[in-house]
Amino acid sequence: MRIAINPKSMRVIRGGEIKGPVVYWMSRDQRVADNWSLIYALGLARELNEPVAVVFCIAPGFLNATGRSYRFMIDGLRKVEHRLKSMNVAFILLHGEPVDAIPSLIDDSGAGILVTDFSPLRISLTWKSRIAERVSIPIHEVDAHNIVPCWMASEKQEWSAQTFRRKIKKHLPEFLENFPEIKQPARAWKDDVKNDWGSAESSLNLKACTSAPYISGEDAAEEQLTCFIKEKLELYALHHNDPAKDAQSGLSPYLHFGQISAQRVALAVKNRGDYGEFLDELIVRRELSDNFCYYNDRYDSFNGLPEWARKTLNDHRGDRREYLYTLAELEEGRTHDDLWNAAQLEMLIKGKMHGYMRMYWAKKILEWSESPEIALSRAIYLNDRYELDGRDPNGYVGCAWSIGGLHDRPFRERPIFGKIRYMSYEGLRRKFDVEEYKRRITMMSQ
DNA sequence: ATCGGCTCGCGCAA
DNA sequence: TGCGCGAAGCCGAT
Repeated sequence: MRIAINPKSMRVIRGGEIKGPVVYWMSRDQRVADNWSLIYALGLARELNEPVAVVFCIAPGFLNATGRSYRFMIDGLRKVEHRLKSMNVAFILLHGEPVDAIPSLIDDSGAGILVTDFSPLRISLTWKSRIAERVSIPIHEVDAHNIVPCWMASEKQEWSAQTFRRKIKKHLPEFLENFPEIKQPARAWKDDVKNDWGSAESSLNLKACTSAPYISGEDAAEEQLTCFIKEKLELYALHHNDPAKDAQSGLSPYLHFGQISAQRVALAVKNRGDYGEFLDELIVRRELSDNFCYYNDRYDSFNGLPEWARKTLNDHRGDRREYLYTLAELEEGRTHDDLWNAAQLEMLIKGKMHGYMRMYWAKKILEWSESPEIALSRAIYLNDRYELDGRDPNGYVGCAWSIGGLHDRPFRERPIFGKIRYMSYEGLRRKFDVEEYKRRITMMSQ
């Protein structure tokens, strides 16, 4: 069979012969452009002369997400629907538990195969294995999110960025390739699909939800990329760790929802000289997060942290904590530390805290909580709830790095933190203009 | 301003 | 078995 994707990007979750239409269950990669799962589904459809439908299932009460995150997602999906319609592909919006809704759709539509994208998160793995038990058609999974498919990059949990970097670099020449043109299917989906967006929005309580200061959708994502390359790429190299400057890519919400492909971003940046630092973060550190979650099912708990880190945190459980805050005090940004409060406020207002501040923010939650377990769960709760790019492997790894030494090394022992790398207000003041950062946040909140 | 030490363990060279 | 080195630092000596 001639399919336009690297076969190593696809895994057979459930085997069997394909007899009937192709259904792509879109989940993590919410875009039409540069989507290996869609490319694969369309390729199969042409090969078999079958129609294609893309289905998205909105799960109820998904992980404490705020209305703002749903708003961002729904707006993006409506654009996906529009774009698919123009290319003879049906888009079906479902809501309910995917474990019920997807098998029902397969039965109702007489689908011959389910294609889906890849996520290393527990909920996704559970959904897929349950669905695989329930249906009798083949299921093929395509990693459309990572440049090097998660299962190809490494066969185990990596120790550090360094060990992972070597493996990724080895595979990049093979996988960092240009995307093929997508060809629309010869046959149209049998029914004219009418999606009820209004009831989807009301079931998510989105009516009153103001949108985040980011325009959603793949067009907006591409615009953001173009603008970043044209105006900010040089700045990034110099200042991306300076929260007082606007030198980040602003792509993370789009990358999280799959509204832009990391591979597209990498291809666009690669052709513009040596931007090693940006590409390292975009590729190595992003894909390392998938590696951690995929190979460590305790990716969001204390017990998933490295041995040396658990030991040193255990040694310091009894240490006196000078400041202890409740979750509500943290959530509302009411601590004694104005810099921390500003970072929290930035997250509340923009749905996106500066990357450098995220480390300091999480480390202080460790310092101000009763135990490392409580600290980790609070950091993850707040991150998942308020960041547009929350509920993502990058978030879990970020919290585990800051609080639990993941992918990091030990440093000089001190109270509470033990040998976990420490960060201080004074250190940040030496590094950048803290007052300017606070000023920016204050202006934003008015 | 700059620099070494802190401290662990992986992975490669030998 | 030894050794170099690491995703974003801190601290104290110079």
